[in-house]
This record gives sequence, C-alpha cells and structure tokens, in this order.
Amino acid sequence: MSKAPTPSDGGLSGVSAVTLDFKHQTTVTLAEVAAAAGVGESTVSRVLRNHGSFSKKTRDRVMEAVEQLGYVPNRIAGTLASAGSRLVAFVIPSLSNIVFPDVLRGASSVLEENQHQAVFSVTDYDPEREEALVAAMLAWRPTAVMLAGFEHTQGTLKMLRATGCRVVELLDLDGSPVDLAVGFSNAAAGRVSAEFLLKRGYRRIGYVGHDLERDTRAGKRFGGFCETLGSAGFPLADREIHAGASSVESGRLGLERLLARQPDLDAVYFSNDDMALGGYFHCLARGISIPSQLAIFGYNGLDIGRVTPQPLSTIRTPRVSTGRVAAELVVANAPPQVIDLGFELIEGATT
Amino acid sequence: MSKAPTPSDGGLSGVSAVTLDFKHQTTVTLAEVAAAAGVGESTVSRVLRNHGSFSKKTRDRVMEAVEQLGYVPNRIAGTLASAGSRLVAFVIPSLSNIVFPDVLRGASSVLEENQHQAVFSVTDYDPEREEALVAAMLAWRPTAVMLAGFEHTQGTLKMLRATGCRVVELLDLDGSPVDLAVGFSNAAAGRVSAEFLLKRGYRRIGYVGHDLERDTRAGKRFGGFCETLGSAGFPLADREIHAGASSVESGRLGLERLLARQPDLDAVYFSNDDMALGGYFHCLARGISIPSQLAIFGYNGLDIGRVTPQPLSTIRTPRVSTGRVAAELVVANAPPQVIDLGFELIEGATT
DNA sequence: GTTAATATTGGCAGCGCTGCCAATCAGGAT
DNA sequence: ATCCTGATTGGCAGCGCTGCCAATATTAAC
Repeated sequence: MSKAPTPSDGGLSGVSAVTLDFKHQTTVTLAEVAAAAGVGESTVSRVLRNHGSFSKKTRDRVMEAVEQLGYVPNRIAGTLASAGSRLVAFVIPSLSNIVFPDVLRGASSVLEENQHQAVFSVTDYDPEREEALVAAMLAWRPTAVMLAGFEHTQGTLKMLRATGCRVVELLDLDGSPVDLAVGFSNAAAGRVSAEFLLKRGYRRIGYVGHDLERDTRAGKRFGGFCETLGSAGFPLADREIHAGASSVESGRLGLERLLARQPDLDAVYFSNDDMALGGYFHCLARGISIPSQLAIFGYNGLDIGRVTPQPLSTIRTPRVSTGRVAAELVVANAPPQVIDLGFELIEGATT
Repeated sequence: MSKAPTPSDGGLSGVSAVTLDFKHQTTVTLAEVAAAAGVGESTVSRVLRNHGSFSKKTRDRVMEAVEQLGYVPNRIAGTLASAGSRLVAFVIPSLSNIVFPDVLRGASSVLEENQHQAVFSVTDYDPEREEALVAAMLAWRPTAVMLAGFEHTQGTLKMLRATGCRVVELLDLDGSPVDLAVGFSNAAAGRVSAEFLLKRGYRRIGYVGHDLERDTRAGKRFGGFCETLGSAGFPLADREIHAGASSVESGRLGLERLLARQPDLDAVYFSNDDMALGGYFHCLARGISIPSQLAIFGYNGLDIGRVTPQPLSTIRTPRVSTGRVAAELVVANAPPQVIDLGFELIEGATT
C-alpha cells in the first residue's frame, strides 16, 4: 500500500463532524414476540423454523409480530440449545494466493444455499499459527473445519482428531487424512509437468519457485517434477528460489537471476502461474522469444494465462470445485473419504 | 473449471476403502474441568480468561486438568452468557474481484490479533441477496457488519439501523453512511483519471468496462470520469460495456470491439486493472504500440500491473488498509465517523 | 352425541458459560 | 490472640432458544 495516499478530493475527510446517535442494543427476544403475538414461546420457535405443526392463523399472527418488532433470531442461543452451529471454519494459509479465495468462493455458494456460514482465518503458512487458529475456531463448535493440506503440528492433529466436528483437508492428496480430503495430487502434477516438457524435447530445464518449506504443496510439485526429470536422465539444471510468497514480480526477478547463471536453459518450470507470468513478462521485455529460445510452464491455470498474447502452458487445478465439493460433503455429513478431483494439463503457446 | 478433469495419477480415487471411525461428539465442559481440578466452575472460568484473581497453584491445577481432558472452551455458551460475540461479519459482493480478498486480508490480521473471528458471505452484487445475507449474519449477533458501499435495499438499511452492532461501509465515500465508513471516493478517482489523460493531451477517449448497474462503485468512477471529460469539452468518444463481471478476457474482447468501431481513439479508460491488462494484451498481440498509438489507463493498482513490460498507468487504491482500518475501528469501538484513505495516481508507461 | 385420533399449543428444564455476591482464607497491624 | 483488609474462591441465576411432554382444541368415525 502507498505510504501517504493523497486524500481523494471531493471525499469527506478524517473524522466527520456529524456524529450519529450511538446504537442501543435492541434485544427483541423470542419471548417478546410470543407475548406480542399472544402465543407461547415454543409456538413462535416452531413457526420461525417451520418445524412441527401450527395453524395458518397462528403463523400469520406470529409473522406479524416478528415484522412489527423487527425480531432477529439469536443463533447463538439457538445453537447452544440445540445441535449444530451451522458454522464452517476455514483455516487457510493466505488470501493473496488466488487459490484460497477460489476455494472459499466454491464453498460459500454451497454453504449459503444450505444456511451455513463460513468463518475463516489466515495462517500465513505458519503451522504454529495454524494450531492457535484451529483452537480458536473449535471454540465455535463448527460443523466442520477446513484446512489446506496434510502438514499440521502434532497439537493441531490431536485437536482435530479429538473434536466432534468434521475435518476436511483440501488441495492435496499426498498424505493421510484425518477425516475427509478433497483435492488432487501435487506430486502427480509435478510429474506430469516434467513428462510433458521432456516429451516436447526440452532437456536443460530450470525451476523458479517460492518458499517451499512453508508452501508444502509447491514443495510436493517440485519433488515430483525433479524425480521425473532425474529418472529420465535429465536432472534439473538449476533453480532459483524466492524466500517469500509467490508473486508476479518475484517470478520475473527469479527468471532474470536464473538466466544470468544459466543462459542456455531451454525451459523453466515455475511454482505457479503468478511466477510464470512474471517470467513471461521478463522474456517479453528482454526480447527472449518464447518458446523457441525458452519455454515456460506454470501451474494453476489462472484465467489471465489464457489471455496473454501467447497462452500460458500450465496445469489447470479445480480450485473452485475443491471448495464446492468439500462444502457439499460437509452439509451432507458424508462418511470419511478421499475425493480426487484431478487436474488438467493445458498446452498453451509457451512450450 | 474443467469439465471432466483427468484424475491425477498416483492420487487416491473416489471413495477410499478405509473408513475411519465416526467421531463421537466429545463434550468436555467447564464443569468437568472444575471437577477434575477440584475447584469451582467460576475459578476455571477466571483462570482461562485470565480475568479476576486466582493463585498460581490454582492456575496450575486448572491448566493441568484442561490439558488432561483436552478441554476446548465453548464460545457459543460464553457469548450467550456474556456480552460480545467477537464475530465480525463481512457481506461482500465477490471473491473473484481481488479487491475483496484484499480487504479481508487487511481486516483478518487485525481481527486475529484481537481475538475476533471473521465470518463472510458473498452477494454476487445482488442487493436482494445482500439483504438476506445481512439478516443471516445479524442472527450471530456480530460485533460489526462490514459491507461494500452505500447502495443497499430499504430492508437492509432498516436492519442495519435497528441492530445493536456496528456497521462499516467500505470502499466508497460517495453517499451517506449508516455508522462508520472507510474508503475513498470513486467519483474522485474517475475525475482524477480523466484530468490526467486530458493533461497528457489525449482527446479521443473511450471506455471499456463491466456491469455498471451492479458494481455501483465502478459506475461512480465512470460518472466522475465522463463528467470531467465533458466539462473539458472532450466528451467520451465511445464505450464498450461487458455485461458480466470484470475479467482480463472481457477487457481484451471489449477493447477489440471498441477499436473496431472507433479505430482512431487515442486513449482508453478501463473499469479496473483486470480489464486494462486484457486491453494491454490485446495491443501486444495486435502490435498496437503503447502509448503512441493508444494509451491505456486502469484502476486499482494491482501488483501485476507494475511488472508488465510497460508498467500500467492506474490509480492505486488502499484495499488492504481499508480492511485493516475498518477492523481497527471496530475493535476499538470508535464513534461513528468517515475515514478517507485516499488513492494515488500511478503514472506508468502506458499513457 | 360420543369416543378416538390427530392437530395445536404452552410450560419448562436445560445447553455451557459468565457475572454477581457472599463466603473463606492469608497476612499484617493492633 | 484478635480484628481488619484484600486476595481467593464457590454458588447460582440467568443469557435466549430448543426439545420434550403434557394439555387442549379439532375433526373424524361410530
């Protein structure tokens, strides 16, 4: 963000002079509605939840009182008195990496249709932080907790196994799930990417990636990629790892550095499409012709990669579906299982 | 998403054969901890919340029992018994538009530091849906509700004014807030963009945008932009509006269509950077030289726009700060006010 | 008209935790 | 040893709603 943004002209500035009245907690309760409608509390409860039986006349009177008083049910009390919270907790590594907003998007539509709510918090790829956030989430007695991948602290695993709620591990398949798992194999994605580049005849292949320690799924892709290259007899020529999160800029810088050391690479595999786009822009800016001088391969299948002058070769991952399917399993209270949604290799014009 | 993704090789497929034991709701309660530690319930409560006084010895015994039993406090019960839920509700139009994940990101770090949780739902730019989702959110008695902009249905406004929780309207300043507002003026951003293009000498200016009815903030920018062009005597030459959400692809197609009708435009203003990047890619692909043949101007200041071969001229908006400041105001329970975070014009190489 | 079913309805005990208040305890002053 | 002050502690009444069950109203069947 900018340090000291220019205040927009025409905008109100700083603290407005007009101070609205402070709100007073309006606490219309079920009991008040019942009194106003001249019926019992349980009747109001039944009408509002459309559960059990009541006459049409009663229904109308109750609804009128609800309207009149502006009653808003209190789900905190409702949850405590009954069973499920209908809250689904997401503990995700990041919101900068488009993968996670996509997963949330897929899940939220399903959850909203089923009267559930999504709660989330961001670990910033820190397992300790994840543990603390999972604990905080469990305090809300959610219907389910959704996490990225299988790498968790012992403490997190212990909580997850002890809790009564469902657990869904997302976007990975290379590991053993606590309960449900929805995603695809990152190791396989890495292998498929390597096979593709080899089949197309590339031999001196490099890698530009971001922090593999923290983003373990990127690490698994890298592992599968190197393994395949190695067993084909053409091991990875060199790699350039950016310490922080992935970004277009670090992809660009990473490729620049890598090429400075290894000017004769014929292909580069990137940890994801953001990084790959940065590499692509570097080539455009330097006049490196793609793919004749250098091939570029990414991961994720972002929309933007299909609209660049040369479409990006990449692996398309079912991010939105991952969220959607995970949410569907949870609302259906499906038995423990592992769902492989697969991925798709997109052959663009950069390879 | 892909229709029928190839299952990843090496991944487990479909329903796994191994069925884990179903969970049984482990309900360790405060009372059980108290019994195990040999103290009263209120003592356990005080220790866990680190509130009130208790001896070190008592503290240790309680913590041991908590550890032993794997007790997880129940915030549902806690909230019902005491005051605030420490839940902050976000009702946002979209998760595809990077703006909103950025706002959530800014807010979530502040909220997590202050032991609050973020709940969200997505309206898909539909005011009726927003109303239903706000109602659902209020049922959780959140500390605050955060919404995009000032355009809400009468029903939504009524609920918002009647509720006891704080209301924050984000990313807009052109309207009157219910309670708090944090953002910047979109109309001003449009005006500033137009002034800039005029000052640089552009005269035949076009617009490529997305659905203005639903994205009212984009509509306000467009309004400010046209107004300034008009009063300078160089009214908008033409415009191309894509009916759906903004995307790189629709920016590219939009520019193509616009140029087909108006081949002699000298500059195009886009509804945001995604659209502008699409336009930029179109020019790259068609060999239209930028900015000599055509200038391109965006909105948002995405990182990617700084790394393209020619950095994109745009308006940088404080999206993450908007979320952060909004969260700070809420946790501090600040009085009603309007905060203008401004924006910054970035002069890239596309104008 | 009467009994048996069935449809409606109200009462009330919690759900698990916190806030309030009274009770108990530990030290120090007298 | 006795009293006083402040630190600790436990008991218990709700928070607002739902689930269970008994009570009452309706309608069908005889």
